[in-house]
Amino acid sequence: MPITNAEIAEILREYADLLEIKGANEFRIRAYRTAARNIDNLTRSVAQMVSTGEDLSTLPGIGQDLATKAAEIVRSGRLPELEQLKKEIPSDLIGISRLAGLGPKRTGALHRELGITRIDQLEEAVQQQKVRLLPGFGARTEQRVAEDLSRERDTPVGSKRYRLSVMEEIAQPLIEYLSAIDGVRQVTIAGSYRRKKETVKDLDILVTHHAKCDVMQWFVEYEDVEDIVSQGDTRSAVRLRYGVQVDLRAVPQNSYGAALHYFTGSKAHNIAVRRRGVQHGLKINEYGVFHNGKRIAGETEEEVYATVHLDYVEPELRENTGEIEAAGRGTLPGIVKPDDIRGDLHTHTKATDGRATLREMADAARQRGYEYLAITEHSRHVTVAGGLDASAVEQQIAEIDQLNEQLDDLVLLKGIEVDILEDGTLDLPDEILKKLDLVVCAVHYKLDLPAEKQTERIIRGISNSYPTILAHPTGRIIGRRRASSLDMERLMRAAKQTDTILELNAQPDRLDLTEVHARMAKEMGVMVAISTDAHSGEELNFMRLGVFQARRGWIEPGDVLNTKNHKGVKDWLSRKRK
DNA sequence: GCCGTTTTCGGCCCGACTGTTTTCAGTCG
Repeated sequence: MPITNAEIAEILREYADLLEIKGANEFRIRAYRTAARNIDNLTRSVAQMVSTGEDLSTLPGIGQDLATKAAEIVRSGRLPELEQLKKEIPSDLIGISRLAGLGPKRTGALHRELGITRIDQLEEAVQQQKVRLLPGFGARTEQRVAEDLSRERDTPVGSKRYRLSVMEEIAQPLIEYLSAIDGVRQVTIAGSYRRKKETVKDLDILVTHHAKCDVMQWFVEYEDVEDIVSQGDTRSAVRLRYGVQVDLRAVPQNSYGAALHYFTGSKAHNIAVRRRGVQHGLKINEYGVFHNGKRIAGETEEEVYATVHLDYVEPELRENTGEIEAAGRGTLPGIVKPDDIRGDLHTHTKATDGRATLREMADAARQRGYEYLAITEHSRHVTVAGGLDASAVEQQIAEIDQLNEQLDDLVLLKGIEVDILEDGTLDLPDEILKKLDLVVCAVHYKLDLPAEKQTERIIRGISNSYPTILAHPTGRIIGRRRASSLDMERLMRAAKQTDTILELNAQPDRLDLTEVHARMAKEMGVMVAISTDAHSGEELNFMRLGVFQARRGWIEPGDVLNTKNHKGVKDWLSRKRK
């Protein structure tokens, strides 16, 4: 497998982290981080670009120097300059610099003054109270480091991120609590939560309130607060008992839009917008947009964008991956909304590993106002889920036909989630697949084949004339299982050629396609289906998570199969069998 | 190290809070 964009980006990030501890020029460090982020968000493989001799310096944020370095990483898998720098600045220092109260500068001082290179040496120095003696340090800083070190020991994951769905559960009661405070006007969650990232590290909450309301005091007294990190008049931070950090910012009402824009980020998007402001002679901060010290906007986000001649940018698009240029040209995509969805094309029932009956699933779909719902059980090879063989499929077909006669406002589509076996053949014979309305195919075993084999296996699977949707293409489970190694570009070309649709699986721990892959599908003209893979009626609600992910991938309603009505879906599905 | 409506050098986003400080650096977002 050639090196992935994520791996290249990681190497550049590590280099940036070490440069920072070393005390290098901050703009040079920023250049490495920008390049890493851009490579992460690229919908093309850098390795492939190198192999076809393309000029990497055409990529945003990559000049001659970084093009050379990136090419070297592709060729050898390493960056010699990084190896060299590691001899000087041990990479364990990066972990140390992430401890509370420490940053690159103080970490550099610990290394220089006390010779600290590892975490156990830092623990010892803290115990001996040597740290507080260093210039710029003191007893309080040493204390904070000691506390964070012991927290690290208890829960080793330093920068834990939470799935968006988990964070929603933590955020909801807190929002209700804050909204109920007398004098509070607006409460909004900003940050990556508002941008609907698949995982969220902390909560950024914005409030506006009447003059007399001491919202900060109320905030730090919330019942789940374990630790007050900081407390001021306009900004406070706490750590909740689940370990989640929450930042609260209070702003005047007429700054609400500017503050919301600022705290929604992303950081890269904000920097780009502000730079645009500077070009127009404007200063943009969380209180508003200023021209020669005079406030000219700030009440709404739309106003802020308008001052720099940009269309309003949906939060999900704010990553500085082309949205600012598009907003300037008036060519932003009209991205898909939850209301655009007319049905679900991947669900299970009690016939395999689902928890609801056919009837219950149908009722849940009707309640959501869907026009259609596909029942797609596992095939026999997935023994743990009680996958269906041909005769069991026949039986379910009969049951669905019968139920369809009773339903007048919903069509149940007869489907299957057939396994693509290791050799690329399908787990059920064509004779049974041809009787179904919809064949979803997927890989459930041998997820760790080498990239070339895995890619060929799947391409062989979708080249069969019956499967029309490839479910959870990479097989990743967030925080638990890596994505299969796949040549995504090749796979998507094959999908395009064979009229195969790629699923964006909306299970909260899958969200597979990623936003980068979703955007790649769009650019390559590959149709996407957003499906919940629901195992109960409740799980149909995961649809919104899938839509959020699609929005982050610039997907428009026309790119999504299940925004079409029943006839539109049928027409699309019949393409392959002709 | 990148980049160009300030174009090949000289800029590079902006502010709050904390702790160590007598005016500010570092961290954080």
